[in-house]
Amino acid sequence: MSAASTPEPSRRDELLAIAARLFAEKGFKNTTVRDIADAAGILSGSLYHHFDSKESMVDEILIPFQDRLFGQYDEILASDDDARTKLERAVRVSFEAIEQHGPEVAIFQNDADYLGTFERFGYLADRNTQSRQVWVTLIEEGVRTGVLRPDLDVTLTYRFIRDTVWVAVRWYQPGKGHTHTEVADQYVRILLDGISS
Amino acid sequence: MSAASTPEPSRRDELLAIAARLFAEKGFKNTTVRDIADAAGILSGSLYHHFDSKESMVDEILIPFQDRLFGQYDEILASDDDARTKLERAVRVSFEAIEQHGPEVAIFQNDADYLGTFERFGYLADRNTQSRQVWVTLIEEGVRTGVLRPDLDVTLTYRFIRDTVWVAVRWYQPGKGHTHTEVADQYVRILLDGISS
DNA sequence: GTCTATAAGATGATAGAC
DNA sequence: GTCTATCATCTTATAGAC
Repeated sequence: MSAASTPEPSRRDELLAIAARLFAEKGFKNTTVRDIADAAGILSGSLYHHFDSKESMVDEILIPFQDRLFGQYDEILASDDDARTKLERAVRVSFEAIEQHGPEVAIFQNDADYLGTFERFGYLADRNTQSRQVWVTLIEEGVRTGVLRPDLDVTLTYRFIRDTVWVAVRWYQPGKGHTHTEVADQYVRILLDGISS
Repeated sequence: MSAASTPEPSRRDELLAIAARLFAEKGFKNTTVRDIADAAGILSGSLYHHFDSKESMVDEILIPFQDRLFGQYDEILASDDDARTKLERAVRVSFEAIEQHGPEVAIFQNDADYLGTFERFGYLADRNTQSRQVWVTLIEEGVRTGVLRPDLDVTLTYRFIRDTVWVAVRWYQPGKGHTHTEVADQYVRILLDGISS
C-alpha cells in the first residue's frame, strides 16, 4: 500500500545497485545473472522474482539516470549564461554525474553499442544523438558569439570534449585523490586556455 | 622452407587479422571462436589447427603491435627535440597508430582490464605503466623547461591527454572524414592553446 | 522472497577422418 | 588445412515447492 506511487520499494533497488556495479565493472554481457545473485547473497533463479530478464535490469538502471542528466543539460541550454559559461557548466555537470552515478555512466560508455543492437535499447542511440546536439550547440554558440576561436573544427572539438569528460569514469574514484570539482577545474582551464605557458 | 625465419606464412596472419577485427568490434569475450571461424569461412574446430586457444590469438595480435608502438615512444624520449615538440610527436604517433592499427588499439583500450586478470597477460599492466611514464615524463620535462604552464596537475593532464588520444579509436575511421594528421593537428592546437579566443 | 531442480542453448576445446 | 562429431561447462530462464 503506502504511497501508491512506489509498488516495490527497497529490495529491488538494492538488487539494481548491485547489478549496476557489476555491469560497470565487467561489462553487461560478461556479467552473469549468477554473478549478480551471488553478490546479493541469493540464487540466480530468485532474481527472476524481481525482474523479467537481465535486459530489464540494465534498462531500469539507465533510463532514470539519463532522464536526470539530460534534464540538467536542457536547463543549461535554456539559461541566460554566455556560451563560455554554459560550456563550463556542461563540463561540470558531467564530471558530477561521474561522481554521483559512476556505474550508470560506465555502462552507457562501455555497453551502449552492444545494447543498441536490440530494438529495446533504441533509445540509447537517441540519447547519443541528443548528447551530440547539446555539445555542438554550445560550441557553435561560443564561436558565433566570439568567445571561442573561430578556427575550431566543431565536430572534432565536440568529440575531444565528450571523450575526455566521459572516459574519466574509467579512472575517477570518488573520495580518492581529486574531487570531481578539482578534476573539472583543471579540465576547464586546459580546455579553454591550453597547456602552453 | 623459404627464409627459415617465418615457419607459418600467410593463412595464420589472415586469421589473426579477422580475429583482431572482431575482437575490436565486439570485445574479446563477446567474440566466439565460431564468430572468427565463420568470418574466415571455416569451422570452429579448424581454428585449433592454427592456434592453441582464443587467448593465444589475442596474444599474438597485441604483442608485436605494442613492441612497435613503444619503440616509437622510446625514440621520441631519446631525441633532442624540446619538450613541447616531443609531446606533439607523441600525440601524432598515437593518432597514427589508430590509423594503421585500429583493431589492436581498440582491443588494448577495451579489453586490457579483463585480459589482465589472467597471469598470461601480465605484460598488459606493465605496458600501461610504461605508457604513463612516457606521458608524465614529457609533461614534467615541459613544465621544468618552462614551455608548459607551471600550474598544471601533471597526473590529471596525463589522463586527459591519454584519454582523448586513445579513445578516438572509437570514432576515427580511416579514409572517412578527417585524416589522422588533421585530427592530430586540431588536437595539438587545442591542447596547447585552448579553445578560447 | 528464496530455494530446488532443470530445461534449452551457447561456448571453448578435443579426437580422429579426409 | 579443414571437416565430422562430440564433450564438459556455463548461461539465461522457467516451474513449482517452501
